[in-house]
Amino acid sequence: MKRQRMNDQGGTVTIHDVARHAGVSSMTVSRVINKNVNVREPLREKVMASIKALKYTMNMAARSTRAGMGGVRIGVLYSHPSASYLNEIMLGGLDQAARLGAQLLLEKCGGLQSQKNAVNRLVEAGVDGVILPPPLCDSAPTVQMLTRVGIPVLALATARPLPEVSAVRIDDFQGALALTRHLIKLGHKRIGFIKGNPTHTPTEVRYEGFLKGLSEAGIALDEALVVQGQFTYKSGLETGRELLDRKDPPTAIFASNDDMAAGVMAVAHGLKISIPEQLSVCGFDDTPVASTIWPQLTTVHQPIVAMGRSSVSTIFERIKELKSGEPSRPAHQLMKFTLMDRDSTGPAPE
Amino acid sequence: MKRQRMNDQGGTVTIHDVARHAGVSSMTVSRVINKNVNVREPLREKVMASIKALKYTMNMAARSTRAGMGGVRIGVLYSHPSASYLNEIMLGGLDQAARLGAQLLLEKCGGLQSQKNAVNRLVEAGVDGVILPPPLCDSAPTVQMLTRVGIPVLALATARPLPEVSAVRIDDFQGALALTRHLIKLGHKRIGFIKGNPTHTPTEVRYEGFLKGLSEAGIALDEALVVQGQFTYKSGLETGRELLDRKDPPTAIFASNDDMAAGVMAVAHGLKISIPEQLSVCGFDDTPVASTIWPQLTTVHQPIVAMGRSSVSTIFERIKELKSGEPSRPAHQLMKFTLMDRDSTGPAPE
DNA sequence: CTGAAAGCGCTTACAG
DNA sequence: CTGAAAGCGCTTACAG
Repeated sequence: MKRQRMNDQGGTVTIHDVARHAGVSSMTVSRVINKNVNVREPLREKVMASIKALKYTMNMAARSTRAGMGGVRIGVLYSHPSASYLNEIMLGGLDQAARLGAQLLLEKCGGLQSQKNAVNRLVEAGVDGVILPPPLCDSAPTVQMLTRVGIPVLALATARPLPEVSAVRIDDFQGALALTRHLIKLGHKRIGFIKGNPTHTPTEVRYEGFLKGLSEAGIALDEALVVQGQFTYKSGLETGRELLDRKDPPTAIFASNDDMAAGVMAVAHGLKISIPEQLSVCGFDDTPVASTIWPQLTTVHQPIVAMGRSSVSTIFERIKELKSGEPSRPAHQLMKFTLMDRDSTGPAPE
Repeated sequence: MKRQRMNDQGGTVTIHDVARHAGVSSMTVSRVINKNVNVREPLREKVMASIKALKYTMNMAARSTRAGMGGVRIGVLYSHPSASYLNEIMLGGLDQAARLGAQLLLEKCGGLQSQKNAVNRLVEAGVDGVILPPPLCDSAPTVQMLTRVGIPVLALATARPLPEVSAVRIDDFQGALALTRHLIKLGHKRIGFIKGNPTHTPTEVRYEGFLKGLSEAGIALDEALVVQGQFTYKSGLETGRELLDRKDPPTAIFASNDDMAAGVMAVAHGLKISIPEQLSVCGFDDTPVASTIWPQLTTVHQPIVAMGRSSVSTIFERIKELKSGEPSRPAHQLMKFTLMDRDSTGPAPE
């Protein structure tokens, strides 16, 4: 009913209750909690036992006051991400923020002027750092505006990380390569490719991975099967129709993200082309739509929840270093992707 | 660059800096900040001036320690909402949480067992209250699990609020009625209706609004044009095809939410039926997909961001009352909806 | 490696 | 109506 358990007096269980229970000083408890090395094993164990017995949980607010890390505020600024993508980020991000006692502020923006306003709002709100999910992770103006006022930035899921900006991402090239190999192994030779929005860095990198997959299998690129999408459902609809209306349609379509793949599948449904018997479709990202649509989509899974979590802790560390005047460098973290082999891909038709 | 501005010593501006600047005690500053009545106008003005001059902002973490309101934690538990819907909720909710110095915890779940686990995780994490976005807002088991352990619940966007549970919502009946009137005014008489998931409360209520619209215009209900959807894109695809494959298809389709409307439009595209010339389509909710798809969707706008904000402050008040032992009753708030007349609806064809 | 003291920024409870 | 004192739960900095 209350967050912290009650002690004998009916109050919240504090570090001091634990100390009394374990027969040590509060400082020792504090050290144990903070995984400080300077505590001998027997003491540490006693303290851990008392923590369990009393069901102690730390009061983050109290820690914040003293630690100077007082209420770190981290902004999450987004423009037009995949909605579900953002949810997953927040799922991991909020969890990590709660652990660290940090506040997350969501801010939305559109065009360039709107980006400026949003940055100003964040600065006014006093954020100590900002996470930029795609596509804003690749917006040079936004990164610069923030950097110029001394706010550290983290680019989430950019495909071309900058050395001077922290980043958390997967290897888009290897992901696209793995997907292409998968299609080729299924016997597909005429593979359509739908590129994403040209201003997003994953667009080119995923395409490069696709090209690599073709060339290593000795398949010549048919440029007529490469079409320009925008990462949107609508562009999937349009380019899907373009590809499928051909007299010699491809047997497989690699859409650079799930939303476009969903658009392709809608067109195929409309044309009564059965998936995967007559056409294989794959996407990229493994957003919830991938397992919502029918048949479920073969795609590359980005560990988005974990990436959200990691983004928060990475930028938190950076903020801490900056505040305490320690030397601090942007951090770069590469996460593992997974090829999700589901029902939208199958052997190439005869 | 730092959240709080610097004082002369280069430290953070505190209540004491303001007090010194204004020539009063820190207590008076505290009273002004907290809008306590017991401060005379001249003093209050002096303090307000100093706050502005020094750009003071309160350290929420510090307040929390002493105020007993220590780090209120509010859970947001969701299962399968529209992803973008959830984003909007978080947009408003996080903003309000930051103002109040509360932590928001996002938790995701699926089936009933998974709901139990999620509730346990939230209880373990020590939440003081839980917001339930749709469809969980109508899950009796979840509400009960929470209520039983004494955690106050807020049902967000339920169509049938319970007296014993707080709620923030719009009037789904009036919304559906407004949309139906709109279609009828455009000359439509054969209107298809796609119901939503039967376990969600808005499903029936929106249908009732639709029926009311027909009856007040003296149009007889053609039950063959009422089909059962699930609020999913996929069900929009299926029911849309069902409706449009008829020899006497409707001239307008009222889908109970935007996702299903998007599905209907995809089918129409596939069938080369032009919207709105040959077919009018409308949705409900005005999630981002409504203005992303083409043509843009006529729908009922729920002020979701504001509802997220309101949910947080409403449950926060409730938590505060409960903690301080004040008498407390569930609060109910009705928000205004807006009919968004966009490009997916037009005059009925001859 | 362990602990006693002082303090983080704010508020409660007590005086005037 | 205003203020001086004590304390929230934790950590920093200083001793041993």
